[in-house]
Amino acid sequence: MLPTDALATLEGALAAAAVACYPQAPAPDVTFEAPRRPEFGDFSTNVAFSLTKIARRSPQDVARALIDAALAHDAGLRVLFSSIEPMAGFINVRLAPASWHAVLARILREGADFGRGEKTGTRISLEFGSANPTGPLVVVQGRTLSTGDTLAKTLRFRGRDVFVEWIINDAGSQVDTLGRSIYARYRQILDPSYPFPEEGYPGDYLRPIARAIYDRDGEDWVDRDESAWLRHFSKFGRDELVAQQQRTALRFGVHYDLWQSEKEMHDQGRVTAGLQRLIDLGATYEQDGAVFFRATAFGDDKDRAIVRSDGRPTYYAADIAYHYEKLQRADRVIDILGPDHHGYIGRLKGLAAALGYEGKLEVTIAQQITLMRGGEQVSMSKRAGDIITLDDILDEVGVDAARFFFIMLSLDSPLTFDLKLAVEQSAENPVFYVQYGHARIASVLRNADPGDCSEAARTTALDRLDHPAELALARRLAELPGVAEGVAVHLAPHRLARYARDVASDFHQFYTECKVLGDDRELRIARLALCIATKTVLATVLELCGVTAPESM
RNA sequence: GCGGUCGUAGCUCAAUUGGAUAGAGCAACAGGCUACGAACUUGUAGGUUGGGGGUUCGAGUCCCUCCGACCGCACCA
Repeated sequence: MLPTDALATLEGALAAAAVACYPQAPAPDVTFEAPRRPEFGDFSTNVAFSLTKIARRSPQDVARALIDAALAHDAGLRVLFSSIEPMAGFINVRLAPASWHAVLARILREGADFGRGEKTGTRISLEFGSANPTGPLVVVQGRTLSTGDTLAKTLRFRGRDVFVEWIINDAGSQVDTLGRSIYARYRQILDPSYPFPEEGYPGDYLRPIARAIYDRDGEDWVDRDESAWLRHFSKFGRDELVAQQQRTALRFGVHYDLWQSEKEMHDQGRVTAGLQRLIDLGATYEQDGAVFFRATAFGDDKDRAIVRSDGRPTYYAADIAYHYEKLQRADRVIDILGPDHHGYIGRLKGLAAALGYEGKLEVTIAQQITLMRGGEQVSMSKRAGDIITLDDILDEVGVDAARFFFIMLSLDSPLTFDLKLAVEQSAENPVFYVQYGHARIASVLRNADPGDCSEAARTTALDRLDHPAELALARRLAELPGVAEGVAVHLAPHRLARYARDVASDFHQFYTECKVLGDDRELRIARLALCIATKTVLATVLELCGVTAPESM
C-alpha cells in the first residue's frame, strides 16, 4: 500500500477515535506532515493539541488515548506502520518498509509521469519578465525568467492550464527616446561628435542597430527632420530589441504563449474598452479635465490618473485593460514583477477589487539583485550605460548554472551575486552536485548488466531494501508530488532547488554506504531499481528547473 | 513624510505558512577510496532569529512599537 493510502487509513482511524473518546469536541481534522527531524518519524500529526482544552488533559495523554483507541478498532494498522508513538503531544509514525517499496514500484511504472497531477481545470495567467523594448535583458530579468518559467512548468505538471505572457511596453514616450538615441548613433557613424540626447539610452548596444539602418538606407536620413525619421527609427529599434529579448529568453529556455504589444492594444481599441468598464462601474471621476481611478476606495494609498487632461491615456490605463482581459479569461492571475514595482501591488490589487475579481490577482515582487564583481558593487542601471546583460551572465556561467542559481532563493529574499565568484566557483554551484548525482547513476547503470537493468526497471521485488540509507532515499523520492504541489500553491520554486539537492544528497549517501553492483543478485536488482527511480525523479526535477540532466559530465 | 518588501550561523540562504532541540551549502577544523565516478562522504565547531512588549498549550512566523537596509511614491513608462 502506498504511503498516502496508509496515512489516509490512519487519519480516518484517528479521527474516529477522537469522536469516540471526546464526543463533546468538534470532530478534528487529522492531517499528517513530514516532521523536520527524521528521528520524529516519517510523519507526524498535531491533532492532540486541538483537543487538550476540551479533554482537559495533556496533549501527550490525548495522543496516547487516540492511538490506543485507533489500534483497538483497526488492528491492521500494526501491519501498515512499524511504529505509532506519542511524543511530546505529537503522534509520530513510521511506515512499514513495504509502503516505501510500493512508491518505488510506482515510480518505475510511471517514469517521467511520477508526480504529475490530475487536470484541475484551473486556468492560470502568468506574466513575468515584461520590459521596455529599449535595451537587452539584464540580470534581474534572469531571476524573473527563471522563476516564472519554473513556476509555469510546475503548475502545468500539477495539472493547471497555464498561459504565459509578456507585455511589451511599446506605447509610451520611451520608444521615441529610443528612436532619438538610435538616430544619434546613426549620425555618429559619420560624425563621432554628433551630440547624444541627454535623456537617451546610453551604452553601446544601440550602435549595431544604427549600423544596420545605415547599411540598408545609407545617408538617406541625415538631412531629414525628426518628424520624418523618428517613427522609422523608433519602430526599427523597437522591433530589433524585442527580437533580441525574445532570443535571449529562448536561449534561457523560457517560452511564452504570448508577447503582447501594448501599442497593439491601443490600436485595437482594447485599452478604451477596459477603461470604459471601470467608468461603467463608477470607479472613476474627473478632475481638471483628467480621469482618475478611485483606487483609494479599493485599498491603494493614492488615486491614479488613467486619462490625462489632453485626452491621452496613461500607462496605467493599458495596465487596467490588460489585467481586465486576463482576469476575465483566467481563474488565477499571477504577476511576477521586478523590484522597482513595489508601488504596483496596491494599485493592481485595487484594480482587481474594483473590477469584481478581488483575490484572483496575485502580485509577487522579485527582490533586488545586487551585482558585485570581486567585492565591488557593479552598477546595473540602464541609464549609466554600463549594463551587465543576461547574455553576459549566460556566457560566463552557462544556462544550467544560471537557471538553478536564480531559483535557489525565495523571491522575497534580496540576492547578492558576485560575478567573479560565480566564475571561480561555478563548480560549487549546487546544480553540479545534483547533475553529478544524475550522471553518477547513469554511470552505474552503464556498468551494470543490461539484463539486470531491464529486469530492475520492471521489478516489484524490493523487499531487500531495508538499509536506513535505502529507505531514506525512497522516502525522499516519495516527496516529489507534494513538493511540486507546494511549489504550485505557494509560488515558491526555490523548494524545487532545495529538494533536488536533498535527493542528490540522499543518493550520494546511499551510494557511499550500499554497493549497488554486488554479488547478491536479488539485492543487486533491487538496488538498481532504486537507482533507476532516483534517476527518474532527478530528471523530472531538473526538467522543471529548466536544467539539463546529463548522462555524464 | 506615506507606502511596499525585508532583517535568521563569519558568508549565501532554508524553515512544510502557528509546531518539537531553528536547518542546509560555502568558508574553518578533524577523518574516509587497491569497491560500481572522491565533482563524493563522516564528524566537530558556529545562534538571545535586529531590540522590546503582546496574543496562546506553542511565535523566526501573527499584532503593537522602536532600530536598520532596500525599493516605490508623475496627468513617465
